[in-house]
Amino acid sequence: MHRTDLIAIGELAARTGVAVSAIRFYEAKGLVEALRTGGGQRRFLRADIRRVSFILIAQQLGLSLEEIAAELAGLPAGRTPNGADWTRISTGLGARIDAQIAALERTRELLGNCIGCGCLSLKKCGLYNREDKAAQRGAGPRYVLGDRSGEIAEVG
Amino acid sequence: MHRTDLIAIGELAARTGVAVSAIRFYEAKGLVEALRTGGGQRRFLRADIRRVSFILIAQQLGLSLEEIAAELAGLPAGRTPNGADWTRISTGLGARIDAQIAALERTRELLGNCIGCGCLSLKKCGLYNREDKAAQRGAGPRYVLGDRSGEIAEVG
DNA sequence: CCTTGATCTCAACCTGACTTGAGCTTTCAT
DNA sequence: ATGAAAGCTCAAGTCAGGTTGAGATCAAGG
Repeated sequence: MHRTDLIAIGELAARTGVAVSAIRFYEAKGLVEALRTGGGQRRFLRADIRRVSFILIAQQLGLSLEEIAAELAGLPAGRTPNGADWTRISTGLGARIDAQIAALERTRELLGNCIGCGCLSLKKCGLYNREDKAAQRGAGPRYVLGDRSGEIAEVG
Repeated sequence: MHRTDLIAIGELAARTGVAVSAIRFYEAKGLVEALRTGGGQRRFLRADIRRVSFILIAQQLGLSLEEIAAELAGLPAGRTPNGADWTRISTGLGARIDAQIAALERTRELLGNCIGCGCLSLKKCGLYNREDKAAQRGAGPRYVLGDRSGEIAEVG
């Protein structure tokens, strides 16, 4: 075991590559927790490096911070998560990755069929089937691509 | 040929599933262009349904509106794009899809290796290799996941 | 002609994910 | 013991991608 198991915010930032301000922001959102020194400075566990790294990966997969918080809630409270804990948590990400790949493959095929052929009738081709939950959504209002009630892009 | 080749913004919205306000926003950003009636109302070409649909697809693939505008700039000015034009444009998307799939597959594998095994040493595993251009980025400052200069998440 | 629904412009507001700045305090190596 | 580096809080700003509202105008059927 390392002599110093508690690290300052700057070190956590350096180890994970995220900005100090971002870590404070994550703490405010409940994604990480910090102990405090007598003087009020944050001290993190080494295990939090892993936690922050998980946040980064999950973000890359398109999860919002809120969703990530929900995933992280699956980790044990009170004790440092072990390998098995992390495996369990990341299994969910694995499923998400598979779904995203599937959606992308479908999109690739349909791109050929729809745009390639010149019809681009998304409705017919199903590019926008709403089953398509896994499709990554960019920034901005989620409901734009998620809350449609049916009629999408049928070229007259 | 249809009797009315010009459509109102409301019809374009209905056909593509995007809000009227979003279409105006896209126009302001230069993604679509509109003719105007004597009274100042927008009139779009039927071909713009395809254009807006392309925007939607590209967005799903993680392109920003600015990037989409750049892609669309590859379409011929002055004449209605034909099938070949669209095919050319969407080939770029195809490449992007392939890259994203590859990145996702790599992430999936590494998730097993890194988090699964309990090390989560991103640096060693290369989850954050910067070659990884194709990886989708969520909202927020792009440089967070893109402008690193090297040292990322090495668990002490 | 007249009314009703669609459109228009412009400015303001919204969410997510952070960053920046001001002003002040804590740490820690020398 | 001290001074630079790092940290603290809180409010405000930023950026993308839109939405909302007010107040006014246009287009089309009856």
